Parts: sequence; C-alpha cells; structure tokens
Amino acid sequence: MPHLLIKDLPRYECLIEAAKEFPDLDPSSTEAYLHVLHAGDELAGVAERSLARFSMSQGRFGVLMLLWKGGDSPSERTQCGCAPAPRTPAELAEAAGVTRATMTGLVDTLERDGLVKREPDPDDRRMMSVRLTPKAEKFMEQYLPGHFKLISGLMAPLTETERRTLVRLLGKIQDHIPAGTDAAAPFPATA
Amino acid sequence: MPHLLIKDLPRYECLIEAAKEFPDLDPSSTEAYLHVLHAGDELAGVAERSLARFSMSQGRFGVLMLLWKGGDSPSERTQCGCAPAPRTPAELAEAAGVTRATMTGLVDTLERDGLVKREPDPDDRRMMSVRLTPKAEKFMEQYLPGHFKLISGLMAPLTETERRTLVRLLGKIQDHIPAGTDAAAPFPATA
DNA sequence: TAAGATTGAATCCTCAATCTTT
DNA sequence: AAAGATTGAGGATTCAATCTTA
Repeated sequence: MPHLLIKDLPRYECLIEAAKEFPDLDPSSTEAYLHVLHAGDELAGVAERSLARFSMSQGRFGVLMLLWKGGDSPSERTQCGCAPAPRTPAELAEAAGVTRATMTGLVDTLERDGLVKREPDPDDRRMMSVRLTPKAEKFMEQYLPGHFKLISGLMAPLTETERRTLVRLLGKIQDHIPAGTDAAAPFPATA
Repeated sequence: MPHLLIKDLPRYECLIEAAKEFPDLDPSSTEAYLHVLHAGDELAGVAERSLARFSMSQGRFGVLMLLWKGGDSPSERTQCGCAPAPRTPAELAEAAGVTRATMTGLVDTLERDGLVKREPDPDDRRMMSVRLTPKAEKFMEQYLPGHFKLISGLMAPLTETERRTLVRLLGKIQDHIPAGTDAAAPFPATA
C-alpha cells in the first residue's frame, strides 16, 4: 500500500555520493521527492490504522465522504458553491480518480456491509444511484469528529504560517505535474 | 493505489464551511493534510506510469533499489556509512516496511521475470539469499538516469531554498507521527 | 454505435496458518 | 520453542471484455 518501498530514507550524504555515479541525480530534488512520498505514506498509514479498527479502508471511507451530505435533490447536491456531489458509480469513479471497475468493487463491499444502497435510476435504466444508509450516516457522525481531531494532532507540529507555506510549496509542485500519462520516458520504451 | 480517493481537493472556503458543523475540523490542518497526501499520490502516479511502460511497479522497483549495488561480501554491503544492504527476504521486508508474505510475492514475480535469483544460504538452510541478475543490472543502468531526470523535473518548480524548507516542514510532521498502531481512537472501538 | 455497469483475470498487499530448520 | 520462508484466503486495484439500455 505505501508508495515508497523504503522505510528509512537515505541520508543526504548518500544522495551526494550516489550523484557522483549518476550525474542526473539531483540530491535536493531527490530528497524533496522522497520526503513528500514518505510523509504521504506515513500520514495515510495513521489514518488507515484508525479506520481499520472499524473494518474501514481509505478507499471505502473516501466513497462515504463523497456521498456524505450530498442531499437528495439536485439543488441540495451543491455544497458551498462546489460541484454537485456524485451519485452514480460513474460520477463517483470520476470524482475519486479511479476506474469504474474499482468503484463497482468498493460499492459492492459497502453494500454488503449495509453502508450504501444501490437504487436503479427511474429515468435511465442503465444507471444506478448510490446512497448512504442510516447506518453509514451514524458511522460518519460518530467517526468524523475523532478523524478531524486526529488530523489536527498530526499537523500540530506546524504553526499556521508553516502550514500555509507547506500548502504553497506543494501547490507549486502539483501545478506543474504533467497530466495523464504523458510523462517523458526515461529511455525509449522500444529499447 | 492512491491514498486519497478525491481527485479535486475541497476549496478552503468549503473547509471553513464544514468546520461550522464539525468544531473538531481545523481548516488549515485539514488543508495541509490533504495536500501532503494528494501531492504524494500525484508524484507517485507519475513515477508509476513511467515504470509501467517497462511492466515495472513501484513495489518491485523498490526491491530492485534495495538490492542495487549492495555488493556480495558483507564488507561491500555498506554504502557510504549506511546500514548494510538487505539480502534475505526477511531483511528486504524489514527494510521495505512490508510483511514477509508481501516480499515473497514481490520476489516471486521478479524471479519469474528473470530480474532476481533466489539462492539457498549455505550456512542456515532456513534462509534464502536474493540477488539481482545481469538483466536487472542492465535495466537499472538504463532506467535510473531517466528516473532521476524525471524527479529533477518534478521538483524544478521549487528553488533549492524552497526544497530545503519543504523537507524541513515535512520532517517536523514525520518526527511527531505516532509509531505503529497506537494512534488515538476517534471513538471507542467498543462503542 | 455509444454509455453505464459489471465481470473475469491479473497484480499487490495483508493476516493467519504451515513447513522446515535451528 | 523460535525463526525464516511460504501458502491460502481475501481486499483493493487495473485492464479488457461483456451485458443492457439509449
């Protein structure tokens, strides 16, 4: 599940050493890259272990969050000026950034556990509508306050200003990440 | 594969709005938390798509990196003063932070693809020794320069100073992450 | 044809046995 | 016993079909 299969990051001196053999290796870039991935893994790990006690996974929890407080009518489905909350498996997959097949699987286990319910769309019989059950509403009401407290605790080592700086720096990276699969090839795939 | 099942992060105003309903939600903490996870997902996604063109996964690549340039004799296995490179499945699992069962699976597919070779330990017949094959050495020599270039490009939007700041801020978070599973429970698991 | 949802085969990962050797 | 490695069952994920409806 972690992005990085390394528990202990290499020391900066090791990166400098490795750069002698690989001129393309930029130590400060590599260090920053490894730290972002590692921090993400660690934070996700904490959240994951917290969720695991309720037999909940990050993926299934994410679907619950997407469905949470979405309202029923289209007018209710817009939260504070944002896009309407997703309802169908296709919308959920799009919003979550996973394939429809993955969403089918997630909704399967959520439905099996009584947390969501599939209902056929009355207008278009190809579509399904996914809704939270009262059991899921109750779970979210009980779980979320502690979840937010956990996040606050994780970020407590940073001051408000440092958090803003962190978000700004990460934003600069994300704004320049090539979308989709068009990342430059390390070497020709036909080699 | 992503840690976060949300493609578009909520806007800050939405977090402030949500905080009215959940007093435990601290907007700046939540924003920073979501950004770290999201940035990690995006960066890992780029690396993953780059590796995928060679039928390589982050997990298997991580094993290759762990094994890379480890040398044969114990004296060679220490790289620039760091811990000796792992050799057995148990050591690899420990260094990678995954279970031994996971490492067995990764080594299985790497061996099937001719990238590593298992050899029984002559001293202790319970143990195996895992080594890179010449095919894997060649792959790494061809792949790594482009890999490091890719990372440099991803971090290019940041100045050297900004990278140091980013690493410092992430380090402050990581230093205070509770180890293992002892994260505070959001609410009693027995509820 | 095309779109929504699902299924089947495959990889990656975990936990809880199991098997072998110490 | 205890340690190293593996196996088996199951969840999460993807891709490439497949099925139904528009």
